[in-house]
Amino acid sequence: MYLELRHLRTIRAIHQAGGLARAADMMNMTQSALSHQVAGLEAQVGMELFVRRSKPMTLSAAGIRMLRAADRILPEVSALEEEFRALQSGKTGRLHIAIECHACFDWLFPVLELFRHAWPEVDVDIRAGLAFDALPALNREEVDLVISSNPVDLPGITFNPLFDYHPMFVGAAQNPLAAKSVITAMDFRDQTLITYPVTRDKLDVFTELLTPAKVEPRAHRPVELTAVILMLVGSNRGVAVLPDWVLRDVKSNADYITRPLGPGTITKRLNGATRSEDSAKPYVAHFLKLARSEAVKLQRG
Amino acid sequence: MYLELRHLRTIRAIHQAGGLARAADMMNMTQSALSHQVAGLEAQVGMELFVRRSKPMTLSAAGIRMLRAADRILPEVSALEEEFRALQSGKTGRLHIAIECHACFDWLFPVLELFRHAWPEVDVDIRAGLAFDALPALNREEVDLVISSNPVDLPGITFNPLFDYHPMFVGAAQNPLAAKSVITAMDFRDQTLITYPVTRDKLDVFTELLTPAKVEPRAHRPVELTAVILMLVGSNRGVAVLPDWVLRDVKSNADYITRPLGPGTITKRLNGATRSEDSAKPYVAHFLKLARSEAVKLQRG
DNA sequence: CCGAGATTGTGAAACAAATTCATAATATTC
DNA sequence: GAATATTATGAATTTGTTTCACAATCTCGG
Repeated sequence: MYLELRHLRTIRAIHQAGGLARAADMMNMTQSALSHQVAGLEAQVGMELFVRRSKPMTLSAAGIRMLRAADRILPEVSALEEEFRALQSGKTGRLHIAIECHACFDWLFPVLELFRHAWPEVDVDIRAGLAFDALPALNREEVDLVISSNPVDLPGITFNPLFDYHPMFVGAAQNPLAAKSVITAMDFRDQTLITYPVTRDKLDVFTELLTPAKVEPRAHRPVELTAVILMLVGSNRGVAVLPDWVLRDVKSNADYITRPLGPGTITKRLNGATRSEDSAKPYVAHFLKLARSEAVKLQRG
Repeated sequence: MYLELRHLRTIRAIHQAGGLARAADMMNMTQSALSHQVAGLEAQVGMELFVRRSKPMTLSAAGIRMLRAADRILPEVSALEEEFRALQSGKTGRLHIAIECHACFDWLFPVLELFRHAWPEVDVDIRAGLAFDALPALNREEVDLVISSNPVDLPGITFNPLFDYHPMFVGAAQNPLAAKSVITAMDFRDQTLITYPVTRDKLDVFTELLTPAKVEPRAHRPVELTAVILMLVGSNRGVAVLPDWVLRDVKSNADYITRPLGPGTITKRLNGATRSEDSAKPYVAHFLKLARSEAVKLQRG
């Protein structure tokens, strides 16, 4: 037995229209086509679905059972079709975001709050700590947006600039480095450096400062949470380098000192990487716009 | 957009098989056919359902949505197909019963209790007091069995004999007719006759006795319920003629007398009328068998 | 990085299925 | 019992699906 939706639609139409001829009109087919179709269906299921002893023909007991099923199934199919129409018109979709930078939570959460009110139909999710590289996951469509500060040239991937930030040094007020107005690579030799537990190529301190200068900190301690990092720094158990927007609260706290990294000013640009065909989608564009404006607000404090 | 179950089955198969080629094997088609089909489906919905940047191809975000729908819808279709396989093998079906005779409730209920345990999949129902004639409703498949004591020769309708019964006179013990051993038509001239509220051609007293003898009772009072009829008879507000099985409890009650109708013994046969093609169905046959044995038990008391 | 192997895509041809046309058969109505 | 309405049927046609053969593309191990 090989049922198709066509059959269920036919059953329903004949019942609604109250006859084959009227149903045929309704479905923009000839009465003959429907007659053939019903005959074929009845052969499939091996019994009569309609009573022909009266005209117009009506459903038999078995036919009524099939109608009940059709009334359950066809609305689900309609819902699916509706869902896809919405997908096509861009009102709905998926925005699964991968973040390589732990500190991005700080601005990402408020942005997502705004976003999900504006686009309630879009399925949002954040995936932190992707073990593997996030960019290939874009291509595999496992995620739809990657927050990254290292744009690389990949076919089919577009890096949409979000905003610039400065990695800033943060230490305890009693730390000797408080005397300096700019912190350079050499200054880390006598310090315990606290970072997120990721590889060095994802940490601004290393990529921008220590690795080029071939300097190793005295010790390196990985810590998961931003709040814990700041706590440890406050009690002078180590120093850290964090994006400026993370340090907005700390700047006005007497326990901490924040200093630019040097010698030259270090500026990094955060990007929202998407598959190129996605960046035009209205909800993606809107998310990027929100991210830009919200992050700037945060940086201003 | 015109979805068919074929499409949903394809989506699911490719997902399960983890690739087009394997799915094609699974569905006994060539890989090419599936490729064409997927291409057609993607054109229908206007977007890509699969990611081809990796091989084997995997579902895209949109494809996953369709898979979810398929996982909801296809099991329902399978259930429908299973239901029809059961219908075909005769394990399930419908048995809507129309009764012309009110008193038949008495034996029909116990029979239906037995029946619905033996055939839990069969949809049973009783339809009493059908305004119109029940036999034409058989042909229209509005009902599947008609309990009738007046077999008529109709094409396509089979009258399956159930059991014989005797319409019996019942009156109050203090009624003068208690002196007689057999009740004849003339005896009703001085009596109030209590019957079910149906036309005379459905009442045994009239068809078998009064109408042939052209006798009218002194009064005629229609009453709906058997218990009420017996109550009225018991207090000598009238007399009644009821099938013997109804009177089994009354026979041993000192308030009542029951007498055969005469002069000759009147015997009637109850039939279960079905559409001819239905009488071979296993559950119909079983119902008829149950009806025969149960009714006989009741008559024995 | 390269080539073998695996996987998917494409176009023409073959095939299968659904639909139409024309008309017959059958029921319903007045 | 004609007139009307409804459904059935068979052949022809159209439409859609599948296959075949091969091209294109990706993956993986050395």
